[in-house]
Amino acid sequence: MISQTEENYLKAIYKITEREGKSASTNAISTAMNTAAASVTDMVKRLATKNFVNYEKSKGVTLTNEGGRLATLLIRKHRIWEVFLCEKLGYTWDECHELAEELEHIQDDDLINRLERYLGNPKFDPHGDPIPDSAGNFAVRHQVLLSEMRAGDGGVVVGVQEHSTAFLQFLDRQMMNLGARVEVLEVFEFDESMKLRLNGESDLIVSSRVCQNLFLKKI
Amino acid sequence: MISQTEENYLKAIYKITEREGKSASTNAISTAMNTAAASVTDMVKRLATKNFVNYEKSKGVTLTNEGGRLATLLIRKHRIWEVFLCEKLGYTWDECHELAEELEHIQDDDLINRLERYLGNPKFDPHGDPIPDSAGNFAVRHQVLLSEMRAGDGGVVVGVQEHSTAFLQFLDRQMMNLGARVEVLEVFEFDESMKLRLNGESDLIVSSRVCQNLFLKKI
DNA sequence: ATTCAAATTTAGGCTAATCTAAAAAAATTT
DNA sequence: AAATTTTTTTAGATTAGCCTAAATTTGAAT
Repeated sequence: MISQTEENYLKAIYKITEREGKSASTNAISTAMNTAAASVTDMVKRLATKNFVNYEKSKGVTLTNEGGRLATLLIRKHRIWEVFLCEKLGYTWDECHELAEELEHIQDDDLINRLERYLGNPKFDPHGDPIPDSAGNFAVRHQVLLSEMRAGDGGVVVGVQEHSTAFLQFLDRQMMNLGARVEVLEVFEFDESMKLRLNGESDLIVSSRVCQNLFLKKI
Repeated sequence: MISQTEENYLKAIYKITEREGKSASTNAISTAMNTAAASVTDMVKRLATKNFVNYEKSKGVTLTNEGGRLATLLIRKHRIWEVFLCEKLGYTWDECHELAEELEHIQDDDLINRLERYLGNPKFDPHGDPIPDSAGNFAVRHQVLLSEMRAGDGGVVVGVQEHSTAFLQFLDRQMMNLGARVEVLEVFEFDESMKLRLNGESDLIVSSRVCQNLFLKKI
């Protein structure tokens, strides 16, 4: 049996090792989990005896196969619950995250598979992040930066790279919300700004700063 | 903040006091929770300092208004989740109980209200038990036990008194689900068994044990 | 290479929730 | 009313998960 706390550590370690491309340090984990470094050392030892992580004193931590499997399952649960909360219960993308953090710990082998089927086997969560299948395989991410697109390409807004309030408010004002349909009409080479058509209705020009921080799902 | 364990104690105390019509004894709680009596004494003291229960040494426990409110909210959550699991995910009425025991502890006031609305504001769970509204009021169910009916009477199955898996599975097998139409053809005095007609189709004989645990709405 | 700072671990303690064994209180039987 | 049984509480431990403070290890800078 694995506790909710242990699960959260595995998830944190997974994210850190993915992001950094190397083993997770005690400090990095303690920052991510918002706990004292000493507590992390304790927990990491416990996880090692359970064979969820590889641990050598002062050498950082990596997930074992089993630890990785569990972390991926958690991500799977999290993202499927997010789809449910957004699509069926009308939560917004920022609201659903916190709730999914709780729901992902529900222990039942079949529940998440049934929920997935009920939702029509979605491949991506409301932020455009891929949902791993029950074997732990991630779908290919159909997410590109707007700046990587060419004139004539089209896509749907699925997320942002920069999370600043200013940027999000700007997007709101331009009606470039999640789900907005974008067509690239023209790319201006001299400053890398773009002319876009939004939802087949209105045209606007956005700066390269915008293009480099907006994720689209190509269509 | 209230822990999952504390919530489970409150629910157990609620059920015991409802059933017995008096304060819950340490022993009764320890049986219901499957924990040592000494652990119950500890927990009950803790719940008393939080003003969730009224407790006097060796005098049993009752819920305070706040404790009762929390227990009722848990029952509300439990039953709404059961409706979701049965209706949307296809769990049977004996399977959904255990999972709902976990889901009822998800902490978010709005979630359960949204889920309720999503499910079309059901008034009863899959076992026919009433779902309290957000103010804690239970719907009244116009029901009689099958054993109280006479030959010639008819009714619709609306609930069970006994919630054991064995009984629920038995009912499933006999096709006596919620909503099944029942006509009493004959009452056998010698062992209080009954001959019934189900949905105007098939006849069967059920024991007094069944008759004393099945709720019908008379028609 | 030595020193200093940062990261990590150890040591010792705390709380929630559990246990067993023993003591005390309450209820029941004789 | 006294004795016995049952129930409840106390006492003392245990485990998970956390903390702070101190010691140690690692690594970077001089």
